[in-house]
Amino acid sequence: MIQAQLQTQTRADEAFDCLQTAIVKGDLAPGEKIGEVELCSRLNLTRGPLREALGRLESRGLLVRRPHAGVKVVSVSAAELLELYRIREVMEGLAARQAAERMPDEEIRDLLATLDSHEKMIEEAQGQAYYQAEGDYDFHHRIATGSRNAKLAQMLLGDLYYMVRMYRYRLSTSAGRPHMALGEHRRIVEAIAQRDGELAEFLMKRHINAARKNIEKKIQEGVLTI
Amino acid sequence: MIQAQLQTQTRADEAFDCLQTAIVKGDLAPGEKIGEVELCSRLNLTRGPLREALGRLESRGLLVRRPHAGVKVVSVSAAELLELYRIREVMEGLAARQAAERMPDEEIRDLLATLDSHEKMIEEAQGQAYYQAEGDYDFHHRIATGSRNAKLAQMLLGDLYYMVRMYRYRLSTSAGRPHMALGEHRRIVEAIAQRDGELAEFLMKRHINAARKNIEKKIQEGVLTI
DNA sequence: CCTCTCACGATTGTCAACAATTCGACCTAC
DNA sequence: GTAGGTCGAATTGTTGACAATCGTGAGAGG
Repeated sequence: MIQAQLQTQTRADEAFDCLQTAIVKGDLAPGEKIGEVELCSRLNLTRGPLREALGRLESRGLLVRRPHAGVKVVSVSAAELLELYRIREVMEGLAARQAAERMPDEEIRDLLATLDSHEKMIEEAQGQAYYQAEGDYDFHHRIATGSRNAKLAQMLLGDLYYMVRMYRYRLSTSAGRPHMALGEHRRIVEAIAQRDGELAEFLMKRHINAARKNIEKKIQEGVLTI
Repeated sequence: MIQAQLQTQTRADEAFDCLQTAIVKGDLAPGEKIGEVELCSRLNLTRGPLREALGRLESRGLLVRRPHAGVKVVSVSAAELLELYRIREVMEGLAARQAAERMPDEEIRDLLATLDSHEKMIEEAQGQAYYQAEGDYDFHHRIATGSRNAKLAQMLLGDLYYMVRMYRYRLSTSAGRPHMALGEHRRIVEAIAQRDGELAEFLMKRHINAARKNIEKKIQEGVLTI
């Protein structure tokens, strides 16, 4: 069944996913110029589908492309990372509010259970940053889809998160605010469970704002240089 | 000079722009299935660049594509249009706030002058909806770029506005709130000129919220059926 | 010694043909 | 008469070769 799903996926889609994760994980360094033929041999396909994938990646802002000059991975400054968090603040605030209005009870229960398991994992793994980052990603992912706003979810999941994760991987998952973030997550979900959209939006905005300030502080301290 | 600009533009870009405007203007009806070979003959190019353009359009959400089944123009419901306005509310609110912090004085003066000329145009043309829509588009465009937030501007100008304009054209430019919107625009710019980001954000959010409610009302009245 | 020009190489953009898959129509069976 | 299956054609996905363009290096001139 899952094979059929993969089978219907075209090779351009495959290349798109592969390159996207490669960029996010940092396997392709930002600013790195990549040749098409080299990628073709590495991904086992020809330049037709590859160019289609490159076009889609460019459209999403992960690549920059100059005609006849080649494509290179987008290189973003620290200032731009902070700008991304400003956008996240308002968009995820909206997502939280709409999730409070529309998220089914079952999904909320699931989300709470996931928070519990994440909490256990983190306590057992003693601040294993990986689980924290993964849990954080999962949480925001669910809120976005829970908003039942298709375009909003698409913009968050398809555009912003990939760029944010790109930095996350590079900065070794920022690794700040160990389980403080989890408490904030829990309160946001509680507000959603109580169908208090205004509160959920406020808490989410504050949550992301805190994360942004944390990054800002680290940059000023010189810990993070991008 | 502009020729050189066009010359460096590749044929895929050309096709992309052409199709985008065609979709926005409604020349390609939503839900319409389009064949690749027909488009090729109409745009005078081969399927290689065309497919690249189609991929980019799909990535932006203007087309939906099922493998081996062809592409069709996205068809959106009235509910989804309202969701777009919810997103615009928070994102353009942020844009207004950041514009108040960063927009150069010269740009603000220019914007004010543009508002004046638009006001004259509208009074002379007695509610020619075209100028109103054009002026509205211009206004929001300038605020987005004025925010000096590259990603925010990209998302607004590259994603949301095209979808909104798609509806605008179809609904004969909604044609509501004749120069009431212009007054709201002026007050927003005044807040930006006074560098009052909080007020600018509030006014912008209210402005878009009013537009959304106006559309919502018309839909309920049955004037607009999408 | 520096700078400008020109040509070469490499890479990208484009094209036309081949293979794979889906949609529709027709036919058969119940 | 309807439901199911099968076959064919049209459309999409993919491939490899051709043409256009840019970056780089060498060479000549100042």
